[in-house]
Amino acid sequence: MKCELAKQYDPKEVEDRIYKMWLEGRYFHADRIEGKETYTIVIPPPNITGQLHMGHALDNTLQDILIRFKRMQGYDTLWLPGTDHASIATEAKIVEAMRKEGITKDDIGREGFLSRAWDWKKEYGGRIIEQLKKMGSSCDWERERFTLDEGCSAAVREVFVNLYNKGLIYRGERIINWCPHCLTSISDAEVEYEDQSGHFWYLRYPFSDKSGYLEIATTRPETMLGDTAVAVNPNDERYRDIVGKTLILPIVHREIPIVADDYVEIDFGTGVVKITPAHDPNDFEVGLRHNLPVINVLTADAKITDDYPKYAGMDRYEARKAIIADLEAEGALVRTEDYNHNVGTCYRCGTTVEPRVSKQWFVKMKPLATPAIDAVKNGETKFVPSRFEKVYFHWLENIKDWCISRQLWWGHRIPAWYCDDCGKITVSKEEAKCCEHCGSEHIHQDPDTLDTWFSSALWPFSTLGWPERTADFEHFYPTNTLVTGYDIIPFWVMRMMFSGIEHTGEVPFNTVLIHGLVRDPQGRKMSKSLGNGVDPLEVIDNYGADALRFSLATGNSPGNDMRYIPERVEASRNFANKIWNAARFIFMNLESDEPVELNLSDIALEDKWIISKYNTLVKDVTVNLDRFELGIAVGKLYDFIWDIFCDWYIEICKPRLNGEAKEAADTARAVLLFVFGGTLKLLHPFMPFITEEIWQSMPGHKDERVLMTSEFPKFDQKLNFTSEETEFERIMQIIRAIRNRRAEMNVPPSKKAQVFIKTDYPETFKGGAAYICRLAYASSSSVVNSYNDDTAVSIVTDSATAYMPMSELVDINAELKRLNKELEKANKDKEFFECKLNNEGFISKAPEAVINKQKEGLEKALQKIKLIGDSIERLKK
RNA sequence: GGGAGCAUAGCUCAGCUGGGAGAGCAUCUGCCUUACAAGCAGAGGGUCAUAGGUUCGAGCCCUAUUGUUCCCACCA
Repeated sequence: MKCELAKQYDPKEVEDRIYKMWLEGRYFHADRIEGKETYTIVIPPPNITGQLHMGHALDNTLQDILIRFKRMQGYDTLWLPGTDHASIATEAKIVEAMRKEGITKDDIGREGFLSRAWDWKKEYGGRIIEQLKKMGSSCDWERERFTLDEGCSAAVREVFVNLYNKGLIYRGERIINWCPHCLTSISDAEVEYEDQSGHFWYLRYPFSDKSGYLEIATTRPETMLGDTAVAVNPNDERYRDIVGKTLILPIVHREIPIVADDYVEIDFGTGVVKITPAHDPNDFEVGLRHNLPVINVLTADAKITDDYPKYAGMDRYEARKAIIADLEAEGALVRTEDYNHNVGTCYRCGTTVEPRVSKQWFVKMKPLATPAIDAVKNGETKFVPSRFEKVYFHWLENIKDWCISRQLWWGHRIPAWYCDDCGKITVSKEEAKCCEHCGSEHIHQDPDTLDTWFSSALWPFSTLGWPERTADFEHFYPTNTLVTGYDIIPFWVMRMMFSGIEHTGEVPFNTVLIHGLVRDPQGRKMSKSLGNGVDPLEVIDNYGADALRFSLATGNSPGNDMRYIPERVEASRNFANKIWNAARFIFMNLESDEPVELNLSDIALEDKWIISKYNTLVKDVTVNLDRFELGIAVGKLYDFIWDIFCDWYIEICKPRLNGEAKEAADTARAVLLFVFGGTLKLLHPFMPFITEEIWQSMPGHKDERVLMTSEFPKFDQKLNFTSEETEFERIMQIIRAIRNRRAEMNVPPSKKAQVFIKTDYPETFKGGAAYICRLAYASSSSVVNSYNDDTAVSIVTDSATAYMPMSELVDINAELKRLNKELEKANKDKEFFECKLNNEGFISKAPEAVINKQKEGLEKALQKIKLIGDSIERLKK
């Protein structure tokens, strides 16, 4: 058969064509075959804010490997794709884009804004999908979803109404995290804390009765405008007598009480805390306990309100300076200290979050958290690796109510209407027409939208048609594996868990496979501001999607961060090329396009060796994949293909393929095709494009026309040839030893030598003559009973001694030295094994297999010592 | 303050249930051997962070220490 493959693999020529072939064949589509075991993954929907980054590439590579593996194993496999509307992130991007055009949200109004947002979704959402396709992702695109599509929106309303009716959603005035830049509330999980250097200002608040001052330390002096009390610890001896007295707030000159509260740490600062209920969550709590008024001094964008004309309109930092100056002028500032503290920032824009009292919607978390904790405790859902269960428990066990309302437009609008007449709330799945309490038609819908994670939390079932009991939902839910990064556990995994359990009565997935972050070569997080991000598409363009996938899968262990190293992608590209050339070699040695039948009863030793090795590989890869050890599985494939199949087996086949005996050559062809074909299947989940491309040009796959839907190989006892493996490895050993010796003596491959072998396994070595010639650069190889040329080089393994008459190259003294060195090493081995075997504890406690291994080792060492001894004797004569 | 991860060759990392330390890249030597120079054959290079402990046996398990990264936490 003539080989039509190019000398180098060109992914650009292959990938789009193969992907199109798969799409046209609808091979990604889940057919929903009743009664067939399913395997389902829902994609963590990428945000429509931007484009695929390396984290997505890793996440989707892992998912595609699992999906392709299970599909080939015969499961009814569904990988459900989609994108997330990402309300706050997307809205911020659109507002920013509009700002550049000089337009504000108010200029175009809610409808106008939403229309822009949908345009954005069309453009960027579409781009993300194209990028996922470039990766080779075998998603069922016919089932693609969007968190804001009609179905997901229906699920959101259903959940909202259900939770509201159960009393698990409520509206209330609380202190929440407010982003003065995004102008919305955010949840606790959306606040990122960072260390910032700041100051401690020591202020002096005078007693109303002019009996002196109380010293107070604060990091936020500007909030003092809203102070409504000062607190001390009830057990603090220093201040016991002043509780109940009042102070005069400087600048404002308002009278405020001194209260006693456990919250105050005696040893911290001055032991006196100013209480600003409107601008600090703890102070808010103190305020509730002591019935203190809440005085808001900041506007939504964190400027001082008009209630304080002197500072009105100043932002919080300007106001801070002005107020400090005024405090100083009034003699109220005692001193200033440098101080580092933890400041909460918005996870989207980085602005310092402002605690703010406002009316928001909340989900009551405790009743939902408990079953979600139990489900993981009793093993219904497992984390891989399991240590992340701790993170999960920690979050759920300490969870506070979830603030779900956002002052944004891009998102699911809260399905609550307020009556202008009776003031009561109507919550409804459908558009409300009138107040359900008084019947008034003067109602207006809550302008706010829901936290974007509220809809993501429903993703595993809303995408399958829930709340309808659709066929998809019945068939594919609960899903099997969720693949995501550890950074998303509190945002998403946790919320899907309690939502799934609450609304469907089942956990949404049984395994959570956690991966780490992809970092830059220095180990830094990839980020826009550092400019160290790597675009996966660029990598695909340069090296191919398979090379990128292979790099990401190789050496990836669950839960651990990895670095993106360009050299590794290059190595992966080289590996793809290696496979490509192995295919070329096989194809150019085929006689026709006809399949070549493998007849196990009529194969050579080396064939049994490679088949047995392959069979072990099948078992290992399957076991590793089942355990989510993808990095280990792919490493084994690499080693097998490169070191065992290419470097040994292909080379070994050459004499037969080039020889006269047609039958022997046919056997070699059959084994090559069998092993290589099976290996392509094993590798396919990792490198789908190149394996499919080769498969398409490969004869002998009978009814399995398409690799991605072919059957994944199974371990087969009939293919297990353990003793033949051992036997063949004796030949490999002597070949390695001869090559090694020749390299040491600097003999070029072009200089062939005769090889005479003395051995206890004459048949093995006679059979291996052809490979010994080819692989050990011998002009001939024969088995002899004795050998007498004293000037020959002798090479000893534990099963044979090879002699090479190369007198012109041999320095007898050097030979002796070398042999003695080897003898020394063999003696050390012998001692090592003897030491173990003489150890009674070892003999009595170690497993039999391990003991046998040591015995074998000792046996080999003894053999070698004997053979080396013979060689030394011979040289000395 | 609490919790977790990591520390293995010059670099980046594997090492699955404890059984004589591995890969890729880099370095050195020799090869264009008709699948592949994106290749082939060799070589050098490691007190597996430190100190104890468990065990017949520890890179792996336990304890402490050091360094490092991350997560959580209301010390104003």
